[in-house]
Amino acid sequence: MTANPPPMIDALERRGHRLTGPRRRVARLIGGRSGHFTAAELLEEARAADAAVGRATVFRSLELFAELGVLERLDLPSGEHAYVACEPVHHHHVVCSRCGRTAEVTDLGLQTVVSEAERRTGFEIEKHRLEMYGLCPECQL
Amino acid sequence: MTANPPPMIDALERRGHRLTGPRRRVARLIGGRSGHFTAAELLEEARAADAAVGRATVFRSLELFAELGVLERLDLPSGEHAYVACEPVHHHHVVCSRCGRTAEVTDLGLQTVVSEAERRTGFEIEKHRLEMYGLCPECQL
DNA sequence: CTTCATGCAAACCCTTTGCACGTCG
DNA sequence: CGACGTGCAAAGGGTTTGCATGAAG
Repeated sequence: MTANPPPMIDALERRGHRLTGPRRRVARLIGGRSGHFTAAELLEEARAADAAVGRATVFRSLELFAELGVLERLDLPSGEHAYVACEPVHHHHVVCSRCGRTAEVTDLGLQTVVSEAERRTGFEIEKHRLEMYGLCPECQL
Repeated sequence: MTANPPPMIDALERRGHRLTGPRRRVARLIGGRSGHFTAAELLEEARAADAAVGRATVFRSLELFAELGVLERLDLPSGEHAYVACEPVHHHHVVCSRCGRTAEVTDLGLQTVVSEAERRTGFEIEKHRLEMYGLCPECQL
């Protein structure tokens, strides 16, 4: 296959953003995660890993990555905000309510559902967001 | 038809919560709304309507109503938290991105979509949440 | 009367901002 | 070198809490 530049780093380059040390560190930390995480967790982890990054920079990087489509902000049922790394295409998340692991799914046939909602309500639907919560394969054991 | 006790008040009684003045006022204010609203808006409106309720009580009431299933907390795409009054059954919301009006829809055939997601990811999905955003009939004009 | 709810203010997040300094390209 | 990014600390907004008072059942 082709060489594999880390997706976040790659996204920064492609869109003309500077490849700075702090951004690399944030990207690396995110890459090391399997599930969702909060800004606070990331900050804490950075501190612990001797990869300290200023609070403001963490928030700014998360925002930037989200804009670039390589990170998504989730709203957990608890009301907390969390982030997950993801592919920059339309998709939905399945989130494990026990361990936080996530999976992405696309093309589930949701278009039918959305059209049906339009028909019934008269709204012209522009965007939607589907989040599913449950137990991942491991946590079912 | 049958007499129509305001749904929030009714929900309080049925579950053994006290029917207090402040709760009635919050319920009345919510009832007077057509779309979603934030806690801050409600507080402001209460103040303006001489139906003042303490900040803490507003938050506590919103939380309680949400628990009772007659109110739902939404996460707008902007990241803001908002609430909408709703029926205590499983459903989804369609939110107007211009005026904030909302509509509820049920049984859109989402079960198929969820099953498909389970099949593909191996997760055991327990809950899901679908929110749709677009223009309501009036705002399309 | 007893238990539950209220109100206030302070405490607590979490997130954003202003600004001087550092650094990528 | 010049624009862009960083870090700090302070500001800001939203939400929660402790506690004494007040009302509901």
